[in-house]
Amino acid sequence: MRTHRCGALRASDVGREVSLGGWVHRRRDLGGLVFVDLRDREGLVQVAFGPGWSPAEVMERAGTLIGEAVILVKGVVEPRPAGQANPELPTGEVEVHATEVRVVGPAATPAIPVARVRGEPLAAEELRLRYRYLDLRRPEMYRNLELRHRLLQRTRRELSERGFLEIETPMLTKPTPEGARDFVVPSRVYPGQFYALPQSPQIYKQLLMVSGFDRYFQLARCFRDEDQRADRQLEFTQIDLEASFVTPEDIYAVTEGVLVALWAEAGAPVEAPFPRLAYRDAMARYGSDKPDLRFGLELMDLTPRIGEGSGEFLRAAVGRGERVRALAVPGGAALSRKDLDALTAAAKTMRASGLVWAKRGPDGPTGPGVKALGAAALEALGLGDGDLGLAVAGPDAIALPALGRVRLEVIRLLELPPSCRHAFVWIEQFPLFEREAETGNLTFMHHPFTAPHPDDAALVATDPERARAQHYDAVYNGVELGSGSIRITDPAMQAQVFERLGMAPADVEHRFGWLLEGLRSGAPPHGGIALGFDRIALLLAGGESLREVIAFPKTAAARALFEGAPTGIPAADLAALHLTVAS
RNA sequence: GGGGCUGUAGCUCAGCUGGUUAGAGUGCCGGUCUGUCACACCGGAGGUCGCGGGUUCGAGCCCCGUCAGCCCCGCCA
Repeated sequence: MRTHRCGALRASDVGREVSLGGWVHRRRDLGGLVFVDLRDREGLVQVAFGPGWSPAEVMERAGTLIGEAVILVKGVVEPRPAGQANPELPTGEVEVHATEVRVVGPAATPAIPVARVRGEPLAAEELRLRYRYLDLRRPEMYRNLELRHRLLQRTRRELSERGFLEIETPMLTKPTPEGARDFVVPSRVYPGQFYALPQSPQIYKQLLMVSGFDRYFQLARCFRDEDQRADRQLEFTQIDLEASFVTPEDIYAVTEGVLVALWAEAGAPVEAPFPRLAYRDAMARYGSDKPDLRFGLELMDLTPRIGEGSGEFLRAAVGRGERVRALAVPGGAALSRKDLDALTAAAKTMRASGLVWAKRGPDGPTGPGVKALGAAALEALGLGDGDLGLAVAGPDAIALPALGRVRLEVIRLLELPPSCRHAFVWIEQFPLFEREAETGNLTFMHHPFTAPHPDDAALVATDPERARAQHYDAVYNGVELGSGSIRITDPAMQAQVFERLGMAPADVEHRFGWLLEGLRSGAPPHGGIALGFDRIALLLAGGESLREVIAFPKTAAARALFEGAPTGIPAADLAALHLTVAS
């Protein structure tokens, strides 16, 4: 049907008779001459219809071609007349003089424009999703998904070459009561029983290690029934890997190899190894477990400087055992009152009670922070002329993330220049456990199979909250790329951890028995990591939302607008699944 | 579960302090046009102002509710 793709034609093709197929991107009808920009995935080429080379009925048909119709064209590649080349198109030196044209895919007027006029904003997100087949025609979307394809292939190549086997694991699995909410699938065969879609292939990959596969990877689809974000979809893809007889160092090396390769694939050379930062330090210095290290601007602890000279509010906070965390912003005095209000609002969205600020001008410090902090704390901030001091009081669990968020807002408002373009970092030594905010119960930070740090194994029994884990996160420019750990392979330690989590042995057996049984059957030490592939694709494509790098994404409210999912099903189908819907 | 922003022509938007017949660009339809490339020019059609209720002599505009999209908090082993 076709000899070339539209976007592939070049001056070297001049003289060739070609057959093309594509979409009418735009038509320019000059009466006696008609130009059609014909588009396919490789780009645009100008098809020219003129009485000198197009038969009369072809000329006539050219005048009726409508945007987004699919046409087949036969013609000859000709150089454009002198001065008529279009330097903005790779095909701009040539045009195809059409001798035949046939509309094979008539098109209604598109509901959203594919060929936009210059500077025209995109259609509303809702319409882009509703008419996804049109939105995906845009070259930007094609480029994103083509990049995604290359990243997938490159991942496979890199991991295969490192001895990892790609092994698929089930999509119909066992519901897990902890972690994210499961998507549940009713069993037709077993009334009242359910499968769940996997939140991750965690247990399977550990069993593959038990089985001696040694190195596993999968581009794993995962499902979590939780509320959405710009960087979170309810179904997503992980680069999931696991290896035996490894230390964290081994996993770091493999991961760095993959990430360096993926960044190279996207044309962004980066270097390994990545620096490392302990979780504690990341929180204390940046107020985040995914710090953006392209920027300095580190947090300070003013707690010891809060005293006699400070305001009642901060003294009371410190008296309750809370801390006063602060940020000195060079040049920050340039921020307006409105900016400071915005920063305060940002702190409050992170549940901080407020934000204390002080500016230093030529006549000394001004602002509510002067009194609140007192001379000693103010001095410790070390503000120079034109600087801004910001402080948040509260328990570290609130004050640090709140100030971390303020830090990012300050960077944005002041448009601070990054010190580098690509800031990878490993965050390590996460706590093994944390307290649930609502219940105060001890819960795992990563998952219940995460091994404690070798130095802290004894703490699991004596002081679990202080125990660090062999759990690590890969972070890039303030974005969490992935999370992994060395797993527990010692049944005694596993039992101890479950006990700490308040899980009864019988309960544990019921939920995880098949994994624990496996671990007791001769389990090699093993560990791994799961990288958020969609996020990586998004970062490398340079977009704002995962919807830019997913062909058919869900909305923020977990709906598929193009097809109208989720939806009810006929009563007979419900009955076959032994389900009734409660009103 | 909570908060914020948005919703006016197919699309992107404007619409003053509540006041007569709701506008623009683009797309669409018709016409002229042989070197355009956002073609140009002339003419035309096109509106449940998201939906429901309320206030008012009068509502696109004010109030209440609701739906949808987006962003954030919680949540996301």
